[in-house]
Formats: sequence, C-alpha cells, structure tokens
Amino acid sequence: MSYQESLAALADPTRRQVFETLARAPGPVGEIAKGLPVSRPAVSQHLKVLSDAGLVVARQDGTRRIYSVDPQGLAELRRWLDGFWTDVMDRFASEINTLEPKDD
Amino acid sequence: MSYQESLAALADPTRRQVFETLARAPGPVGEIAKGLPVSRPAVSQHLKVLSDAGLVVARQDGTRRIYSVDPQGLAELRRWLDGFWTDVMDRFASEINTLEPKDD
DNA sequence: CAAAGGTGTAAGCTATGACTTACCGTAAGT
DNA sequence: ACTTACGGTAAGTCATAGCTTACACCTTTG
Repeated sequence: MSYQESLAALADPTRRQVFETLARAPGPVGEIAKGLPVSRPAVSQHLKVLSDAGLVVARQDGTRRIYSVDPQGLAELRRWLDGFWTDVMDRFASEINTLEPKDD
Repeated sequence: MSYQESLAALADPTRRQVFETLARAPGPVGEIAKGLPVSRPAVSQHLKVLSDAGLVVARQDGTRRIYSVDPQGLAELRRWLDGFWTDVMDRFASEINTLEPKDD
C-alpha cells in the first residue's frame, strides 16, 4: 500500500479497465470479466494486485465477492503526485529567476 | 503523450528515479547515470521513454544533452487523476445515500 | 448430502521490457 | 585533421508480468 504500488497497478491497460469498471459501479468478478477481453481468472489476478495496492476492496455476498473502489489507494497516489507537482513548479520558478534575474 | 504513457513511464522504479533526479536538478545523461545503479545506455533508454511521454525535454549543449522535467506530462496525469478522483467520490456519496436513505 | 454457482490459486506458456556490451555519430579541443 | 568526450542506437540476454487451462474451495440450493 504505497503510491508506487498504485502507480504500477494502474499502469497496465486491462487492469486499469478493471478499475474503471469498478469506478462506474461495484460488481462481482464474473460480471467484470464479461465486459473485458480476458478470462475470469485473469480478472481475479488483476483484482488481487489492485487490492494489494489499496485501490479496491471486496465484500462477500453469498458465493460472490462484490468488489468496489477503495479511495485510499487513489488518495495516496494523488498526494504523491501533488507533492511532485509543486516541487516541479517551484524548481521551474526558481530556474526562470536564475535565467532572468530582473526581479522587479 | 497521454496520461497512459506517463503512468506506464513512471511505473518503473529506476525510470522514476531518473525522473526524480531531474526534478531536483536538470543535468546531462552521464551525470544522471552516475547516481544510479545502471549503465549510461540504460539511462538513455529511460530518457527516451520519459521524453515520449512528455515528462522530460532535452536541450543541446555542445556535445552534451541537458535534460529537464517537462510539466506537461505531469499535468496530463494530474488532470486524469483528479477527474477520476471526483468520479470515485461522487459514486461514494451516492452509494452511501442509497444504503442510508435518510436524506435529512 | 449431493449438485451447482462463483471464485481464488497453481502450473505453464509467451511476449515484453529492462539491462548489458559494442558500435557509430557528432561536437569541441589541440 | 586527429583525438577525445558525450550520447544515441543495435543486438542479444534474462527476468518478469500477463494470460490461459485445470483444479480446489466454499456457499447456497434442491
């Protein structure tokens, strides 16, 4: 559960599709697999990765497992990206000031 | 140059290190390679991926190429993530309302 | 208790991607 | 013009990640 895991998890296209499907509406594994060009076990494996990254959570419902998006993973990723963004912007500003030192 | 390329580019640990190095300070390829446990050609290849994703830009300086961070790639990634975030949050709110329909 | 529905997991295949060494091009210095 | 510095690219190797099929497990239902 770190921003790196979220990053790696969402980097794969089909896994991102799984995630986006869940973002639209929670659902069981078989249901998700129907909308995708891969087998059900493949979806199951993707869900494990997403789960380890804190991006989804599962709730048992009889014989089915209803997966839904967990905001926590996204939140971590967002935090990291925002921090990075401000860093980059700060560098940018200071570099411009260095190149053009007319600080009026 | 899409959020998917940025995502895939930053998913790799060493490539992320290259990027973070550049975020601290711009520099030539050889300089970056010194701080990393991989060869110079490897860094060069990573820089190509980062460049294709719009995450870095290069400026020629004699025989050297000075790489620096390009905010554009990060901006795209941020836009996508923010959009996703609000989507997830909206779903969350509406689902809670569905489960607990006491909308006072 | 047996059968069926739904899912996780093991085993194996294959493609891809990250890395290395070797080579080539280009720009500056002598 | 020759040499040196610096970096991109080609070729090849090796590990890993994504996929499939087969199997095992656990609920619910008859």
